[in-house]
Amino acid sequence: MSGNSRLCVAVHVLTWMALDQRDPAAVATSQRLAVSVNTNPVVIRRCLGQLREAGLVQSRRGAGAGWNLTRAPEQITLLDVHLAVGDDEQLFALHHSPPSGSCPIGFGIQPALRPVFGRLDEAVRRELATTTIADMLRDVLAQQPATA
Amino acid sequence: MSGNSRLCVAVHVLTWMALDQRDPAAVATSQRLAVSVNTNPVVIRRCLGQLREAGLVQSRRGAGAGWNLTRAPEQITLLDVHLAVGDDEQLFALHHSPPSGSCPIGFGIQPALRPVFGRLDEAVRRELATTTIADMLRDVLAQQPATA
DNA sequence: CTGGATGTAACAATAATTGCTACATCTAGC
DNA sequence: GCTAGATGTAGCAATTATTGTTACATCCAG
Repeated sequence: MSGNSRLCVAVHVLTWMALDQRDPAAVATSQRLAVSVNTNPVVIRRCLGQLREAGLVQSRRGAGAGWNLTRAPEQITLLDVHLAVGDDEQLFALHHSPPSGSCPIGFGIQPALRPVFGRLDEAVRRELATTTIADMLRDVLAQQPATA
Repeated sequence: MSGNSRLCVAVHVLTWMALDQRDPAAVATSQRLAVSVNTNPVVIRRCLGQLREAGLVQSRRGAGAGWNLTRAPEQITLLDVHLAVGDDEQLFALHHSPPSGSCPIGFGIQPALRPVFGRLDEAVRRELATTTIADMLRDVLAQQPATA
């Protein structure tokens, strides 16, 4: 394992829902999503819970319930997803235990590094904002093998 | 703990060495560096070992030994450091277990996601390349309290 | 030859992520 | 109302990465 796969799973789920909702009779459940993602339904519900808190999806409870996108796929960027799944911690961590304040470098390194790391985070956010779930759905469908 | 702090520690160490080597008589040892970073000398040696493999520093063994930069601080970018410390794995991970190949989304999501994640990595690398150890040293020294 | 440094293996502690079970809760439809 | 079927969520185990630490082999200036 290396980093986390929350963004990957969330994008998978949203793209799946974007395709699924083209059929008005279709119902997106955590069970069906779990089969596509190849994981446990609870993992999907955890993920969808975060997306719901961010306002990207809605859930209905009770029998025959399921999930819906609250916006058009064109209006959901990967930055929205990224922020929703709480990957918003800094990309690179500072020191675990604070460096020596009595050394010039130890004293100034964190304040000097912070804006650099901030620019890195911003670069990632800028890039994430350029892709939407609609883009993802188009690219995913373009991967399909010829049905001949 | 969240991500790793290897880049932070490596930049700290290199910036320290850049300042230290202004005094020709100074010797950079893992012990002295560990005090500034506030960690164990072995952690520093591990870090310096990666920087040496990347050709950024040299080590001398034996008594009175220590470490040297192999280039001017102006010629070491944070991208060099990033690559040296092996943080080069993808920023965001793909699925742990491969998604369902019999679902259109499961089939195409990884190929569609890969170039997106590649662009993210590239955005980070581009940003990292804009800062050098010399920049860091200047900014660190600018943080010092007035010596009045 | 010896002191002092690097080089490195091995291990413990901590934390994050993921997958899983179990169960409470809700509601459409009978 | 009841019930089937779904969400909501607590809690735990397994895996992994990171960091810190001890211990010891190795090297070399003096």
